[in-house]
Amino acid sequence: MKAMNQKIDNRLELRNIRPTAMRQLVYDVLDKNKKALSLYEIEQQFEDVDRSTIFRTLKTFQDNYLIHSIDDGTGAVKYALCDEECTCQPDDLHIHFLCTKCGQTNCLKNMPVPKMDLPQGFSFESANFVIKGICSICRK
Amino acid sequence: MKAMNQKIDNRLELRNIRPTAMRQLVYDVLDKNKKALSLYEIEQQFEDVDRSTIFRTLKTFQDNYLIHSIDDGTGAVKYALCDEECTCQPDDLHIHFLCTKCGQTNCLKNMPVPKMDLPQGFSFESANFVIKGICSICRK
DNA sequence: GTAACTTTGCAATACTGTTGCACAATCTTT
DNA sequence: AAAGATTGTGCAACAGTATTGCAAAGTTAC
Ligand SMILES: [Mn+2]
Ligand SMILES: [Mn+2]
Ligand SMILES: [Zn+2]
Ligand SMILES: [Zn+2]
Repeated sequence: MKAMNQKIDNRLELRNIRPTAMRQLVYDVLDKNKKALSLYEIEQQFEDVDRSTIFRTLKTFQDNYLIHSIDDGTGAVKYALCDEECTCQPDDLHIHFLCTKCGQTNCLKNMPVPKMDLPQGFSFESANFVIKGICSICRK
Repeated sequence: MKAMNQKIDNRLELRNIRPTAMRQLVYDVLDKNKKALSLYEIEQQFEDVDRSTIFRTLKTFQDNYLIHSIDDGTGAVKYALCDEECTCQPDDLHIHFLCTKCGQTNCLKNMPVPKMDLPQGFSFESANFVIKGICSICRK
């Protein structure tokens, strides 16, 4: 237990985020679930934590590149941990997969968002590439 | 005027949509603006039309492949006319571009969504690929 | 220990999307 | 043309998600 908290604290401090109890808990939830979670889903995993606190925790995490957000079209933005070296730059972008059966959204971290040649005069800043279909678990 | 209404009526009837006054108007707005529009933006272009009527009009249009929807991450879904031959199948999917300066979302109809090899066990149904950056107008 | 700063909880609000229901319009049948 | 069936529209209410103001609690710096 101590070791795990130590590990979480390190991850937070590497991103210049003060490791409060709340933040440790939210980080832990995102770490244990191996998929992207919405604010509501995170809230469900606690007994008595205020939504706005989680909301601001996620905002802090995102501002410091500890997590990234995914808009998968379900209406709720989802969040997932970034890799250790991630700075949420174009090269860090990857495709996400939304299963239309179970509703889970997963990072496809080994599938980078392909670089496209934009029409003349357009410049690239960022991208959101979500593929919808049936995931390997639901497929079985 | 008559000619235009005739053209609109044809487009609607080709999709098995009865051409009511409301539907002609909404189609016309989508046709004249050369970009994707949100429900709210469409509502703004009328004096006294109910939002739920526009909402249901858009739903009818989308159910019949007259328009497609884009979730560009701004919080509001946007809608744009489909091409005449479109059936909103994987081959009809194209990339969309959201300008972070002017907020406009455009169809890049000559940029199909690239087909990606998914991990074992995943199947493809649909995709949403939105690129964010500066558009050619704002770039000038 | 006190002051300054940060984090949290609560409540209220904004924004977008969606539905129930009654009335109006249109179509179908006689 | 009238009656009945179907479809479309307007209004109001509601649902779901995101966001903010403010005061209290906690933490850090001096
Ligand atoms: Mn991801
Ligand atoms: Mn489009
Ligand atoms: Zn699944
Ligand atoms: Zn622009």
